[in-house]
Amino acid sequence: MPRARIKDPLLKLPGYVLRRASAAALAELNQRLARLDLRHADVAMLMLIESSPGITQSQAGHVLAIQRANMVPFVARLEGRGVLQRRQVDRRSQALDLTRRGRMLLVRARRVVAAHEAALLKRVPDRLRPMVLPILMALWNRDRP
Amino acid sequence: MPRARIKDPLLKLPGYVLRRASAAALAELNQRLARLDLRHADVAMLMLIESSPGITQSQAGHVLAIQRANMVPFVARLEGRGVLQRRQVDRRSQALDLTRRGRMLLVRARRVVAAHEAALLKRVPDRLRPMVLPILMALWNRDRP
DNA sequence: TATTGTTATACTCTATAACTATA
DNA sequence: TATAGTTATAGAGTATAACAATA
Repeated sequence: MPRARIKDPLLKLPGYVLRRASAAALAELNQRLARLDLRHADVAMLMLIESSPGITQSQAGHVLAIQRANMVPFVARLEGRGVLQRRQVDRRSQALDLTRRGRMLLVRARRVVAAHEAALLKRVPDRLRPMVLPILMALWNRDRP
Repeated sequence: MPRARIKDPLLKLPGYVLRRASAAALAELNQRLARLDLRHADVAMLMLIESSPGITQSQAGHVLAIQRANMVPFVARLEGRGVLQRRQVDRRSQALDLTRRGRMLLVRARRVVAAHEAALLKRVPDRLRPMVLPILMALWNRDRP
């Protein structure tokens, strides 16, 4: 039982609340995904490959904001698990595709993600809900650095 | 120059966009703070101590969601830098206060944060701007786990 | 010359377990 | 018995530099 309530002066800062909201949501999603032995980044990768079969490793890294160097062990882990396979497109590029196992796993993962996203949105009052995605996209501002 | 545009299937997911927006904003803030040799968490700590002088180390960790074990080197670094000081409140609790140097640094840091927050909000269309904080607070949902 | 994948490495952040000394 | 601080350690995630092979 907390003794004295402490005022948090950071709650007025959208940037701070953005970070805390993101961290909380991410932790929650990872917990939900744990029973599939997946992390949020794994599912993002699977969804991207399903959407763009044959996408190259570097293209995928670019979309997901994962650097080339970090893609190597990441992709290797998923390949070693048998959920994706690499295919030589030319002699330096690797095309990525889901395996049957990957597609089956993605079906289950997508349900978990959908439940998570629904839970997130449900916290927002009905009136504000349509503004969630537009506001987050605007805050992201992924063009201008 | 990108060859073929790749559709990102994750852009419809608030949770994903939340994460990307947070990561981008955080990187930007840390860049802005670099000239003061500060990280975002440092400023959060300074602002919290200024708001609640004498807050204990464990209370601060609780508010900032930093675990006790991780508070130790964190606080030690700031203390070693002379921006905060620890004071024994009883024989197990440490009260934290800003030093003069800490207060002076915070004045400058606050300006950087304010510029950052303003830049964030400016990306959001006027009509949506008043909903930013309410929506982020709702998404955070810091009560229910 | 620029790009792709790769290796190696380092740094930050976060998480866990165990210990001590206090309240 | 629960709490505050500490130590040690491990794991993510991310960042940089350099290299080979190829477009």
